Amino acid sequence: MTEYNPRAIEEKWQLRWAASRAFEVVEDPSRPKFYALEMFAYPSGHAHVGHVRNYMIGDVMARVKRMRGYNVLHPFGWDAFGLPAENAAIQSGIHPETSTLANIAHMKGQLQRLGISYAWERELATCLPEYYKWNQWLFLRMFERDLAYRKRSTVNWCSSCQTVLANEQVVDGGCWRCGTPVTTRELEQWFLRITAVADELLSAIDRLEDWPEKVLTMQRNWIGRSEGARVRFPLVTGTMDGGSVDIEAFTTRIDTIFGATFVLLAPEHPLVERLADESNNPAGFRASADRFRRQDRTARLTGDVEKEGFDTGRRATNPFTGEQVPIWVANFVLGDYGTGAVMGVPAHDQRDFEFARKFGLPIRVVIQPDGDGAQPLDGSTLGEAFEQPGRVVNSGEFDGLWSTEAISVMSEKAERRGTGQRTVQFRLKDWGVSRQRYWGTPIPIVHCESCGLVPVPDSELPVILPKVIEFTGRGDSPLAAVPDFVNTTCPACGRPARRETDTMDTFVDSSWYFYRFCDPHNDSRPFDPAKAAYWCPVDFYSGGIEHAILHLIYSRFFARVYRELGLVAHDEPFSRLLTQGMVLKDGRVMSKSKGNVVDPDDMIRKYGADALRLYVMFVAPPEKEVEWSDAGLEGAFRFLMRVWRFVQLWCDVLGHRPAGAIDGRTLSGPERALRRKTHETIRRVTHDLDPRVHLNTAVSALMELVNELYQFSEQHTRTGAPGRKGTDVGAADGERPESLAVLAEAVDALVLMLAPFTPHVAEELWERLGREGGLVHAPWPTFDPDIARGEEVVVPVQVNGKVRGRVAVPIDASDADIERRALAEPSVVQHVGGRTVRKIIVAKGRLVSIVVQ
RNA sequence: GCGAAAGUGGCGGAACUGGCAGACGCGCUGGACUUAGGAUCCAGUAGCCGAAAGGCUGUGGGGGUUCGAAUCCCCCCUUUCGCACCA
Repeated sequence: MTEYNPRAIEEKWQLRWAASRAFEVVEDPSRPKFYALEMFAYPSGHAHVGHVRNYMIGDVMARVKRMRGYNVLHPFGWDAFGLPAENAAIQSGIHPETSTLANIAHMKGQLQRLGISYAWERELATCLPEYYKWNQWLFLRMFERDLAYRKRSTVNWCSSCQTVLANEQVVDGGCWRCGTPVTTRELEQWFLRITAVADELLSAIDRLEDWPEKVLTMQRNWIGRSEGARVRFPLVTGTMDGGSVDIEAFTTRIDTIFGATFVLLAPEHPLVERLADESNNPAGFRASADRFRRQDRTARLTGDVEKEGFDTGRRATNPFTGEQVPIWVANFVLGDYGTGAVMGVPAHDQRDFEFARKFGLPIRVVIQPDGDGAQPLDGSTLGEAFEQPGRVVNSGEFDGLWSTEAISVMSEKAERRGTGQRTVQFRLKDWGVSRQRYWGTPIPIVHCESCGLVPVPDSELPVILPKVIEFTGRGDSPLAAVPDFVNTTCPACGRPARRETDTMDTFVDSSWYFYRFCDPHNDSRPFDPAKAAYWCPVDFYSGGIEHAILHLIYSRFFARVYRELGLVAHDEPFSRLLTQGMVLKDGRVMSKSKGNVVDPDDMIRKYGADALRLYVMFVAPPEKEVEWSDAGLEGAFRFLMRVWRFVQLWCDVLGHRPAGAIDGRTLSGPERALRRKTHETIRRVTHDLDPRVHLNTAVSALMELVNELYQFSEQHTRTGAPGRKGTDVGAADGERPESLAVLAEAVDALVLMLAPFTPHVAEELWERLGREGGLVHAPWPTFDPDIARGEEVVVPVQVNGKVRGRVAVPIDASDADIERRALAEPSVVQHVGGRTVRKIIVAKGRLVSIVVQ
């Protein structure tokens, strides 16, 4: 008997797969397609088992789909631009390109040693000009359509990364990458107009049926649609100025406007500067506003920030009451949401209520609760704001309306009189993509003194990222220090001009790479639309939950941009999404800095890639996080040993033969039972893999089948179970031709079904079974539902809710028949004990429930 | 604070639409084989009572619906995640 030697087997099959280009594919309209994709990797250097879990999950799905006859695209690539490589360069002086390419080479080796079935000839890396050229191309198309634009704005700034962050990249007020508290800066920045499709991104969420609900909720909240109205409160002109100015306030509760007893401005509101100038203490005014602005983000992190504000001394007119109300600046009003100004309705908004309480501003009830026993509210005794809808009062002609009616009636009135209009407000903001860093895609724009912003012509793409550069780590764009790069001529007028020196956020790279995989070597277009039409959308996309908003919302946006460009026809790029759980070690997320990483290569050396794959698939459902366990991995290895030994026994001693036709009528009881187990296992594994993706239970079904095989050989063959030595066990009746035929069927099915999980050992066993052609495209085993179900079922019988006996009945027994047998069962009779049977429920094939007095 | 998901043996987890709770694995216990075994094979392993047969209890807690609830409903507790003054 040959020993199970994972290392030799795995190297052998990895070489064979590579030599035969086993996972390469071309479009084939005659077959159904399946696009399996795992989120591509940032080449950090070494992948730990937390990273590779995702690739294993995707690989199981890709492999099973191949065996089921699908034309499977399963590519991989590298999200190769980004800050860590550049920061490392500042420290070490090693060029990011050098370190990135070395990291890619190492990680690619890791994935190959795991036997992941990637179509490596489609491999891409975003840091290569052949890829980022198309980032630039797309940016220019967006620029032409006004989907990419430049504006001066307050941006999120990470002082450690020395760059701008998109809103999506601010996590708990800190940088998503390093956690440094985010501050703000005023900068000229490039933005992508994701808000243009905000409504569509939101409404299409309802059709993403195969996405985790959690991700959809996060996206809905992120987009944050709210319907309301903008209402103008004219500034009451003071003595210092003549012109008329309106303060526009956004509200979702225009029905409460008669209760608006003040107006609040965000410290960032543009009018604040002017009001400061016109105030009698401009310096003090500015100091307070500045203090509020600085509070934002960082101060809020620690919890509730005390509401603060100051009176500007000016007044605005409530357009509905005609009343002049004070204008305050308040720290809790957000400058970047809505209009940066709100009407203060203390009776019906808790924040305004607290503010009014603190500063002694009037509280006026204009909505009364309406219902059984509702007590009328009184502004002077109110303990908290009444925020529910109710009956409108103290509001002139609108009195008596219900809140919801009042909202539409009052909005209409405001529109008629020109003092406001209905709007939809989104929390989602345009995506700031400028980064003041080196290691990214250069933005293909030229700044010309006479022509302004001039796009680089398509024919001059790509704008190559210069190689020679000094890494200083200072806050300006490193490219600005490269004269050969910066100095150019204007494509429009030919005069000297300067190149844009910002690079693109790397999330631009990752927002469309899944299309590039369809046609990765195209040098005239980002990809051939026909090829993308064949492969896309991605059928099965898996990756970490941390991308629930960032990557997954940007990609949905880019899909719509490509659709507008006529390159794709679908709306949604990913049909099904699986967010895999993390792998913890000692209760914490694996990370190099914490020193608790498990390197797949170490495990492969010890137990082999197959055992590692099997363990990771088996330990928990893919979505759940798991705690790493060496003992669990050993268990998986032991299981493969058991499989190996059994197949060896089968080949060497029992005399293997290919599975053939089996005549069910000639089988003995145990033969029947084993055959049933085989078919039942095929049914379970098939269903668990696709569509359920319950990889852990699929593995456990295979383990059960192996246990059954051991039982069978122990009890019905001369040799006993594998590993059993020297005892006189079993009868030789298991070596009847019928037994061997049933065993052959079981062994074939087992090896075939192991192939997606443990491809190397499965291939090896298949070859030893004398099979040719390999397992990559071997047909997935099929089951006969009748055989899987068996001929008999054991039905538990309950008496008053407790199981008191079991009866074995034929699978097709009638309810009456089952009932009769149940009542005749001695243990049941004993528990019924002569009492009156009030009711009998027969749940066919599952249970009999007898209710007695 | 708001929102979502989840609480099952010593541990990871099973239980598809309400129908035998604890599959499968880890760990542990015993046995076989052995010079030996931390290898292998076999068996046992939710708790309590019992020599056993068997009985009782049991899926975070409390109520409810039902012949029947881990699963559905209500209240509470805990944990995790997300959002965090969005007017």
